[in-house]
Amino acid sequence: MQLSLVEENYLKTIYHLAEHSDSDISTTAISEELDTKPASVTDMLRKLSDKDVINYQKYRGVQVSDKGKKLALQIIRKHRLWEVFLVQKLGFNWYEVHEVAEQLEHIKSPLLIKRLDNFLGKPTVDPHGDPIPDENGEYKEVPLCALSELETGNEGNVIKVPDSDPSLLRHLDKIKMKLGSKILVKDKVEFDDTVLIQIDDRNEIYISGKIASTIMCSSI
Amino acid sequence: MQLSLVEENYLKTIYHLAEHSDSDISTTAISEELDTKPASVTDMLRKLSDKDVINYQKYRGVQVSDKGKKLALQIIRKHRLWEVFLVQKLGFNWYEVHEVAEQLEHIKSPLLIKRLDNFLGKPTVDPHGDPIPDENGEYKEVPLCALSELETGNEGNVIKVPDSDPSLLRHLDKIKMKLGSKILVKDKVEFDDTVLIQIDDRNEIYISGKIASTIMCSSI
DNA sequence: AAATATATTTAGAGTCATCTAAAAAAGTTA
DNA sequence: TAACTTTTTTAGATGACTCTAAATATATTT
Repeated sequence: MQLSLVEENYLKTIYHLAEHSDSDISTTAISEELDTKPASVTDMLRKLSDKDVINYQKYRGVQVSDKGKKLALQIIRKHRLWEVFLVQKLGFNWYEVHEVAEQLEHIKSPLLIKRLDNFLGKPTVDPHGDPIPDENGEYKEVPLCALSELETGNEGNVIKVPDSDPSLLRHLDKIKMKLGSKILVKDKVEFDDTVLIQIDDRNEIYISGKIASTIMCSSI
Repeated sequence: MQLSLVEENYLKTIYHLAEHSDSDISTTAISEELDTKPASVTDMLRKLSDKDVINYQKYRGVQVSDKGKKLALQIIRKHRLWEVFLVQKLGFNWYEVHEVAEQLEHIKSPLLIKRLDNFLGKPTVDPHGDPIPDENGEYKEVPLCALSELETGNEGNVIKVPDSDPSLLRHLDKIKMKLGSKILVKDKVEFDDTVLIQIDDRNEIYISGKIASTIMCSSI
């Protein structure tokens, strides 16, 4: 069984939405994520359900099936391996890779991925800190907490940042925040959740609550 | 102006057919090459003509326009750069790369190609000896002659072999014929054009006229 | 040049993925 | 629970690319 490029994108989107939610995924949520109309999503859900990659009941939302999870993880694996390639071998910045990897992830050649993986030294995380599933779709889950959750006076290391927003990633470059950076929370502003932090023992800097909530740290 | 994946494949096919012919390209020739029906080709020719990448007049066949040539050469450039990547960096054999490169050539990112080109050391030929056009679509033409054209007693070096037939390329591997190999023509069989050759001063070996006509040599 | 054969185009239809508008179901509020 | 709002689905249409069958143009043969 083969999925079309469009089907792959739907599946991946549903998988990612399901990752960050424990309830069923709604038609509207998918349509917003993919910038399509809910009616189009309904059509596609029937198709994906026929192919057994999702469990779908009218009006009840969807879950990704076991079969769908395997497929989704292979697409994600490809996406993240290509991102590593772009950054480590071609010198891309971490804010330049997402869009290109969105195209490269659909290339169909198991041999290519196997050899790319070897060429890259079997990396386990992509340039944004996201784990790379192995050939069986497995990867290690690391317990993380958002920077915004750290208490004043506490420290953490940056483990993962959002991958798809170039403007945020450029900002992180500007303030020299990288994967692995040590973050010390110096103060929190209750009014709007602004956080005052120190990155790698350098100058103090304010970041918005919105940014702070997207930076994932090791919880020590 | 952007071409769809399907349009790109039509354009590339027409370009390649035109390379090996000085007359206009027929609807049937295109349909055979792309394994579609002539009626489908006619539809597409109207579309490509509207986009000014070909010159088309009903019943008269097509030529690739200047605009079309530029686009085609960029696709070919991408195809051949990816082939170099697959062979030189990922360890693919020359008979394994064509199909994957057919997919990779459609990835849209000028930055990617620029950086890939640099990463590979700005190669000028692909693993089958085909020239790689530069960013402006230019490349050096080398005068070549088919092995089948060499006279008995003459020598040549292998410069270019067909790229898309794995079974032929596997056979060349078997008889240890590589790009650059020195070929000495020892005998020719008039009956069916079989050629007896010596490759790099090793044992003599017979190759069919069909194979001999696809191996392109430097004419010394 | 007429007859025949071949190549090409047109007409009409099917599939895939999308849309809009309307209908139906589910959820919320009074 | 009845009325209203929101979400989801259905119905019908569109655009891109393909097909078959029929019509038309070109090429070849006699």
